[in-house]
Amino acid sequence: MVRVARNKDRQRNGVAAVAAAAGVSPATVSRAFNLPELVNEDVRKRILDVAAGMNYSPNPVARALRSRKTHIVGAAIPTLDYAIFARMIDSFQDRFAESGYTTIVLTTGFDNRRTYDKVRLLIDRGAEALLLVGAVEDPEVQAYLRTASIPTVTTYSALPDEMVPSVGFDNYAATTAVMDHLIGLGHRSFAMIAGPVEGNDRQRTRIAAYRDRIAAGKLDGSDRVFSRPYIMDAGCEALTMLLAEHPGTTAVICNSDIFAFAALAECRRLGVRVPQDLSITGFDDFDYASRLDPPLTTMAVPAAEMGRIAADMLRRALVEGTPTRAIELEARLVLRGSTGQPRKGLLTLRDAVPAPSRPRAGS
Amino acid sequence: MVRVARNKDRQRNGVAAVAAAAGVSPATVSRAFNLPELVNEDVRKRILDVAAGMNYSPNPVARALRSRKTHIVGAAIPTLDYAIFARMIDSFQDRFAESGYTTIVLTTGFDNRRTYDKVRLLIDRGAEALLLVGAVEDPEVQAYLRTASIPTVTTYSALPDEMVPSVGFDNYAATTAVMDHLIGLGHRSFAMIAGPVEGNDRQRTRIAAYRDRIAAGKLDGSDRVFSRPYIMDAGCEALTMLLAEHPGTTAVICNSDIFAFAALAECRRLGVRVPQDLSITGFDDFDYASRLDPPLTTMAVPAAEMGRIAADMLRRALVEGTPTRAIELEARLVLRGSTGQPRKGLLTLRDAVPAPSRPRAGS
DNA sequence: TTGTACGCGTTATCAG
DNA sequence: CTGATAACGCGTACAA
Repeated sequence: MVRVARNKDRQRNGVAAVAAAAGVSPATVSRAFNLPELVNEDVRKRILDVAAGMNYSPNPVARALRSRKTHIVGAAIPTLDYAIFARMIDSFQDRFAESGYTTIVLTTGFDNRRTYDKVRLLIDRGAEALLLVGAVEDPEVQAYLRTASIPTVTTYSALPDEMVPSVGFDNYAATTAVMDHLIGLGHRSFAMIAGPVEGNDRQRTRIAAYRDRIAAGKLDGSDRVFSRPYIMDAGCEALTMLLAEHPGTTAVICNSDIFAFAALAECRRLGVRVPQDLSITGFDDFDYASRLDPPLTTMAVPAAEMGRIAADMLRRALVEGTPTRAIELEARLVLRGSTGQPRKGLLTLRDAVPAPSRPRAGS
Repeated sequence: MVRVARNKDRQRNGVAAVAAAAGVSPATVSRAFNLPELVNEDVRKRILDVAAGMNYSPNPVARALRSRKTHIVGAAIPTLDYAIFARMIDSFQDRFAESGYTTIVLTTGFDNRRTYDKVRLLIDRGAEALLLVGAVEDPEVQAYLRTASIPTVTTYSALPDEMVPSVGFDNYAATTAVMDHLIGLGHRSFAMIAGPVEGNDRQRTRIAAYRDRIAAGKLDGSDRVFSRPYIMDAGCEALTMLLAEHPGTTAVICNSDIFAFAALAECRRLGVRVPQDLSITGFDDFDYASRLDPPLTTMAVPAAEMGRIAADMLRRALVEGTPTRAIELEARLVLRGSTGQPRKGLLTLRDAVPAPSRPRAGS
């Protein structure tokens, strides 16, 4: 009885079943899939035919256990709910899929000081390589990456001096370029609407660039940095507060197109003309930036490119053992209609409009 | 030599290493993690301490091979690059993570007639359950789901009669509600900007609802359905073409807020006033819908809710064996400022503005 | 309550 | 070029 059951099981099993059906050993079946050039052409063809007929494909779990290769890569990003990361991940994943790797994406929120759990989860799940966003600020993650030598890249920020290689752009230079553009137009009094800063080197770097440029030019606005979550309402609130507290401001630098969108909407509501009364810049260059009213001056971020290059770097590290070296990409300032010369006099609120209507009804 | 190497290996191994360090057998270590109540409290505590000290955690690959449970679920969605799916996946993933499941997300594009490869990839990767978007239209996927009994839900569309249970809303009713709202305002001449229709039941259903309502009310516009990719520029082009070909149109139904956004932008450029000259509706209720000018009348889609409920349904099917039953959610029409009574006379283009400026420079 | 022994399905290794 | 055999790391009957 036992023998019979055993035999049945053997039949049901993957390689064994195919081997039996094709009249070869399990090892040969395995080779037919993994090292085809080592198998006689006829035999290989027969095996593959039999396998296809049985709808067989090798069990990746067993394969992973034995070969210690999961063909899984991990990505830990702040959120999917924000187009710029989604776009990067899309291209990362597509690129890696070409080499037979599957990507597991985890979201960590924007605070990089607490990402160890998620990174650890990716590792435990068998991730052979990691994509992270921004500087590694969690000491546990730093320690882990130091000891375990798992290929890793950080994205979004160019961080040439960090231990972990980066694929990103220079956030400091980007913000400085925005400032220079505005200063060139004659602006002297600034404010910034920034994203979350805790554990977020991108925002900190941009804020530093902002303050440095203000100090260097003896300009106004060093204290006018409003940190907000990436939500339209928060951007609107920030703009209103900003104009109320600092009516002398002539240019608002938004660290996301979302904030710029919100700022434009709020300006319309308040009767502030853009760019005549106030200049506004964005960051990211979303699809809609050129269709805002006025079209948005913003920094175009190479999101898809970062994903693709990150994938290429990790793939080379994985399959060729090529060491990974930091690559700096360029963010490009796209000049459109939301920036212009500063107004001469005081900020006058024209035809202020009531706050946006609440939903009137359901249906 | 061999023995030494062996012993070393034993030390390196997971359970064995911990077992040795804690002075117990591997089985007890395993139990300490999986069946803690079967292990003496002191022993268990010692084991867990030792394990923590060694930074040990059970290898999920071996665990999966042995227990035939991967704790992986798969999601195949059209694209990540579109907020509504990202939001759904975010909540799906969060919810499933609470039960220790990891989600693998794959993007398939909008054509459901060719999704077998991706579904198969998820299965091969060990997915124990599947989330899909919209009706299953790939015959291979249908066949697969019929034979392999893997818990699956479709989302976004309420499909009570399909084999695979769904968590979604009634797209037909949603579009009908939009139409009824506009008809109630007095509109008689319509157009629709739709997304891709090939292998996309959501769009086909909405178009059917649109045409049925037009036929039922003896209204105009049955032929005015413009199918476009979800890109701002495409939406702008559609609106311009639509007004050129059918200047009698008084209401444009957009099947995405992206199209509505584009339509509003294009109307501004063409000097068409909304809603005085033209009423426009959206679909999805993105964050920015209430901040558009005018605020957008749109269908609010329960994206996060769909993800959460889909996760709950699959989780129950997985851990409790509870059969999965379709759930219909509600999409809500949010009335804002982009819809109003139809204009009386012909459409007059006021102060037409030049097309949006190309980027003027880099920096 | 704990230990022993086996097998999950595959692939690496070595022998032929 | 092919086959036999032994792991990969874990979970679980079964015995103690």
